[in-house]
Amino acid sequence: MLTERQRMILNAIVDDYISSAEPVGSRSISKRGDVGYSPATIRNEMADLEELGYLEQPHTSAGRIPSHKGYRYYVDHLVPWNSAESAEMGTIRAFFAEKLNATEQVIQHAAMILSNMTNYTSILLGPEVFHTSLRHFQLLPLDGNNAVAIIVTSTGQVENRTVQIPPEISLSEMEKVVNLLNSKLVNVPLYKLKSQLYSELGEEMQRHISHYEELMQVLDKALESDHEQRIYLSGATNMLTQPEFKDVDKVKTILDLLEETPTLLKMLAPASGGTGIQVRIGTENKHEAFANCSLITASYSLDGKALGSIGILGPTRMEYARVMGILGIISRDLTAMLAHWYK
Amino acid sequence: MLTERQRMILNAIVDDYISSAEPVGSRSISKRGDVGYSPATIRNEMADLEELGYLEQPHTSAGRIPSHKGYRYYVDHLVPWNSAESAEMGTIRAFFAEKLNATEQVIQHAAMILSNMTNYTSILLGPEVFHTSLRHFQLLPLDGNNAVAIIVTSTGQVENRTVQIPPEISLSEMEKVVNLLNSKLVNVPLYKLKSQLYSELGEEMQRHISHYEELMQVLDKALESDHEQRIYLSGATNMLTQPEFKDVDKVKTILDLLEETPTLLKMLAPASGGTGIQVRIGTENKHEAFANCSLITASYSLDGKALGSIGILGPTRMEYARVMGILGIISRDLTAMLAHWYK
DNA sequence: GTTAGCACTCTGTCGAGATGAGTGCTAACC
DNA sequence: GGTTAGCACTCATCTCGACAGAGTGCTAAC
Repeated sequence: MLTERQRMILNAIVDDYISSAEPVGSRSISKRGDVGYSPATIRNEMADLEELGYLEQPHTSAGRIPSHKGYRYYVDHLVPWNSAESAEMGTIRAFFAEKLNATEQVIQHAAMILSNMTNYTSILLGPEVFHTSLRHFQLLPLDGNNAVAIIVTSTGQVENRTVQIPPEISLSEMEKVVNLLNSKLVNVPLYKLKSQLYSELGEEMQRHISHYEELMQVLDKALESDHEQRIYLSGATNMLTQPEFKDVDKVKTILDLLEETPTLLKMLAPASGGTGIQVRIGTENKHEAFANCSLITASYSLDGKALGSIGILGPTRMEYARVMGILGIISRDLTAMLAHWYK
Repeated sequence: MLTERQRMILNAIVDDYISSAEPVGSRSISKRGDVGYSPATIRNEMADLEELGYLEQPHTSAGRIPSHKGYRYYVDHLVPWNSAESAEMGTIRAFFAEKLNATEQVIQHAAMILSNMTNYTSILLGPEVFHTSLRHFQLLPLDGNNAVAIIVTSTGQVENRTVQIPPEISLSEMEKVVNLLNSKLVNVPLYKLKSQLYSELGEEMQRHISHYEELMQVLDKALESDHEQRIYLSGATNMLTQPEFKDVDKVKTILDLLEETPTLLKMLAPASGGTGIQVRIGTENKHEAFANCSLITASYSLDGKALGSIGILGPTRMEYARVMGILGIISRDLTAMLAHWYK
């Protein structure tokens, strides 16, 4: 659709604008050297590109800035791939060489590294406990009324919550049930846990145990999925360094949204379905507050199942090439690491 | 030292400035009505107060603003106490009426409530695991190499970490040790755990167990105090709404500091020593970035031992009365709740 | 098809003047 | 002697016009 020259010029404009944040004029493109035409020629092409919707003019007599469509084209066709490979590899490799002794720590640390390297905001979705399976279940009495329920998953994550135990349930009975549960439900995926609890154990328990109803309620509560996904946010304040966000009020609405877990989940969730690196530009994001932001996401997985995702949030004027490169490497390495860990 | 009239005027100025964020002039004080003097008289007193160091003038012909010393005097002698009791009690009571089933959730929720009610930033230090004691210890093999170590404290908190198990240690041996540990070290405070491990179990284990050295290393790692205190931050973006922080760069340095756990720990730590509500104004805070901020802290406790602390960070021009009231209530209620829970 | 030239447009900046809030001082008042 | 009215003075902020600069669109020449 676009001529080779138009692509070159569009590419030059996006590149320039990404690094300068100022509308770029025909003269500065001409001077760059990689497009060997005079300002006048470039002006003509720019007018065409604007008509086609790839560029915008803040006002007459200002330079052009890329439109969302322009960014989209850039990301889809012009981004110079693999550029990050050489430059940032060192930092990333160093990170993965460090021994960290919990998945959670790795993820958290990765979030920090990412935001530091990119100077944007990184959003990491912790491993989805949902798809891992039960390794061990335990109910530990604290005092007369309360007990801690502990669930260990196949990936070594530990979930816990306190539950109230009705006084009519005896300790020995509880122990019996917990043993039963461990013998029958180990290796069952967490999301199937509750249904299997009823189908596999229901009958047997009803026969052997006196306070079936009450006990079931306790277990129900203990296995309840408060297994919400954990979100790790890092470098939120990097938003403040971007010239387009010098208006405090706009930043405030964005940062406020970033404090809301559900919003973040919604933003990252659909990405975990697709494969590879996804870019959502400006209004392609659900929230209108993110109209001037782009979100680049990737996901990491275990045994082919997507476990969680990684996102980088920045202004639409974002260093797509670099970020996409880094994100690709990190998601790949994270996947590899998990695989190696729980092989 | 100050005359009654000077106190009245200082009080009026601080009050006014707190709500307006603009230097306050003699006329507006006179018009308030609670100080029954003409602007001229008030001007004279203001000049005196400035000489004494309680007030400052941004420039000639601007109104006065309180100096740090002025705020200090206000907080120490003029703050109208108990004002919050009636107004905000409802919200707080409603919060504590809600059933939440984990200490962690309560703290996290409390942070949110606090920042919402005050429109400042709230910083909560989670319960100090350090002073609670061991309830149960467990080592759960994941695969050939790794195991999850789980520590349950007397307050029902669950800590976990993955450790590597050298292949030469057998499962049955490990079980033996864990049982020994549970029988001998239950109810020992966590901070004494390691030393007691050696003094109480050292000999016995050396006799019965073959790979003493290796096993000790595993336990050492498992019991290591990664029990860092958890920090819950809420409403950090509220900083952005304050007119004194409309300069993006200053806010950035503050928000960046708030992302650093060690900084927050340092800021809140000394407060847990003292009793009651503490106010640190401007440069009384350690970091120079917080020169324009005040931090109000309180702590909550269990069995008389301070477990953690609560802080509210805002501009020096802060609603001291309200915040101190609210903080007082919350810390009291939090303490009461913990006591009731683990009575 | 490409480029030089030129008129035109729009923004950002700078300085001058106007505005207004607030002070400090003096003198009058109770 | 404490209190207040009056007045000159100061300083920040707002407004407005002029001006420079960057960039465009168009036309005509190459």
